[in-house]
Amino acid sequence: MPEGPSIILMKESLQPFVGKQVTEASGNAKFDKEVLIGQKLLEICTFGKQTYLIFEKAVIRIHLLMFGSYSINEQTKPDKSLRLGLIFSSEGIYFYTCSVKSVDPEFLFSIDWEADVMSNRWNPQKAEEKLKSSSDMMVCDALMDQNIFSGVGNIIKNEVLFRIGVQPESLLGKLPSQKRKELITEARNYSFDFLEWKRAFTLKKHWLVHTKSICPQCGSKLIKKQTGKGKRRSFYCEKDQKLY
DNA sequence: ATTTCTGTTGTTGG
DNA sequence: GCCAACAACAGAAA
Repeated sequence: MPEGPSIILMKESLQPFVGKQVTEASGNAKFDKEVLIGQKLLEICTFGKQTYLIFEKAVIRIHLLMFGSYSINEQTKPDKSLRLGLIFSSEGIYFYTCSVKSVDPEFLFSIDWEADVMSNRWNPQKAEEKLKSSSDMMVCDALMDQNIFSGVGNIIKNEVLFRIGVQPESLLGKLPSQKRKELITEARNYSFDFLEWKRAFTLKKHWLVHTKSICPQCGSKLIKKQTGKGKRRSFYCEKDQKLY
């Protein structure tokens, strides 16, 4: 489920619950769920891969991590291992295998919303400053850095780097400023393409390098390698992606 | 055909 | 600051 664009889709499907009151709360999440009962869901905010359910007197943070999932109005059986279930009169939402925490509402004010590539508050200039200040960082790590490109995950990373023709292990400091700009622009552009493809259930079809073995541009074999500090797998073409 | 193994759209805590 | 741990399930290997 979990890169930023997928979280936007989750938010969209949860939107009908905004304005409704919790009547029942269940699940093995380790916080006091009872306090939610009777509270109205005021708003849903997303920041990168995180989702904040804003209630009248509480804020719940949800992170799907790698394998998290959710469902809505589940007719079916006893929970497989429900982390959090919220019933609003007759309808409900259910979260599984994810991180769920109750956070201090004040915490929302400490978030750098301009770092979220999916947000209309996204600030490319700010991203540029952050990139400039860490010149010995590899581009693959930079894209995965949630303080710079909140919402970007491994798939987006690989596809963006192919789009702009940059080898994942390139150092930020060696990147020409034009390329640095493309990196920023495409991180956001690709994320929105991802969103629309995912919405249309055609995301995988559009992958050019991620999990692929042949370069769609020159036909040569793609390199698959764990790169950067994050040691996350990268797929790239040695001919079409330049190492700076 | 069926079972087992491998790897991962991510973060945290030690 | 780095690595191990954790999670569930699809696709690959056996």
